[in-house]
Amino acid sequence: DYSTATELFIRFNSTGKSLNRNDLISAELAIKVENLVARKIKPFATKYKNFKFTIPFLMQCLTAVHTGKMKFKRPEEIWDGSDKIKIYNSWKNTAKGLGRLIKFLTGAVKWNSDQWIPSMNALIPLVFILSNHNFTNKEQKLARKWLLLTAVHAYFSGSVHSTLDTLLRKLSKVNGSKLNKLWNITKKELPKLTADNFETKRQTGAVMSLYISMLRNSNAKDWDSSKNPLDGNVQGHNASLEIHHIFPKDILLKNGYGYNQINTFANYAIISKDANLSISNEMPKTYLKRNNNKIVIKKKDRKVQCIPEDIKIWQIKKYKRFLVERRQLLAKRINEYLG
DNA sequence: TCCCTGTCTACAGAAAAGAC
DNA sequence: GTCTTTTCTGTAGACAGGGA
Repeated sequence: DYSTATELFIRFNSTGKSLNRNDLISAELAIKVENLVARKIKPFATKYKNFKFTIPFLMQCLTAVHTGKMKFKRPEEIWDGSDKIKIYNSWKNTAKGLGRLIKFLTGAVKWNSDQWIPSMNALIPLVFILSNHNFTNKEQKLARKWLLLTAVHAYFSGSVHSTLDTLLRKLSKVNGSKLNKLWNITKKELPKLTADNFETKRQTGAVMSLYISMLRNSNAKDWDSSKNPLDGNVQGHNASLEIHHIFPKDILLKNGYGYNQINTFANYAIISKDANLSISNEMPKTYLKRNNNKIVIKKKDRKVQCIPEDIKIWQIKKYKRFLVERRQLLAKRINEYLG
């Protein structure tokens, strides 16, 4: 009866973790199609070694593919009027879309693990498109641009469900290229990057993920004599990649600069631990031009990491000027990369 | 011995997710 | 669309591994 049901509800919700929307969708699905969640969806969460998915994320992808929408009055509405076979087919297409997504992320975007994904929500429209169409070469570049710009501009924050719902409903109506449609309806809010976008101090997140993608796509090489690629796949003694401060922290501190100026994206470069240790607290004015057994930084290597070529600003007195010029270079290079 | 990086922790603030 | 809650990230300072 109602009183028992209510009491159960209150006890569950007060003593344990309260159920959210995705738990309810999942529960509804488990009742509607037995074994799909347990035998297909849960194992898929750990199918790819470097890309772990959560069940709520997979449920949202399935919801998007199955209905072309994201907002519902009642969770059970998602599966209303669908038989088991139809839902199974939707999952099959979702899994196909996710597989293509991994290929896109590791191939075109050059993210070798999920650590670089700034927002999982941005992946949902891509899975929706990929569930019944694979990207052409040209589309891969547009999808990459869209994904990286949505991250930097924080397109998916706030009311994500409403945003996704609006996008999915519009995409569902399109017969031709859904990706072109996605770009056209969002491009106003995804302008080209400016130097201001690189004022961040964060070492992880949207801007770093974008920088990593650009570096790897440009075949960036390490700054030590090994000249290994900076793709994150080199293993071994001191091979791990580190965030190098182009102007050393120690010297900047001694010269009166605060942490806000020291830890800023324009002072970061990505190199191996080995190269970083070799440089230690040396000033860019000497090590950037060095070419000996240990450190070999050719003009090409500096260019990839957007280091301004004007030697005059590689000294402590010109640090602020260096930051301004590198931010401009970063914006220019990355806009070129995105196309 | 110096200084680079990382780790750890509590805390504050930023960003993302959720609620209305 | 706006406000609130949750989660994530950077900070400081001590310590460790490692190159010079």
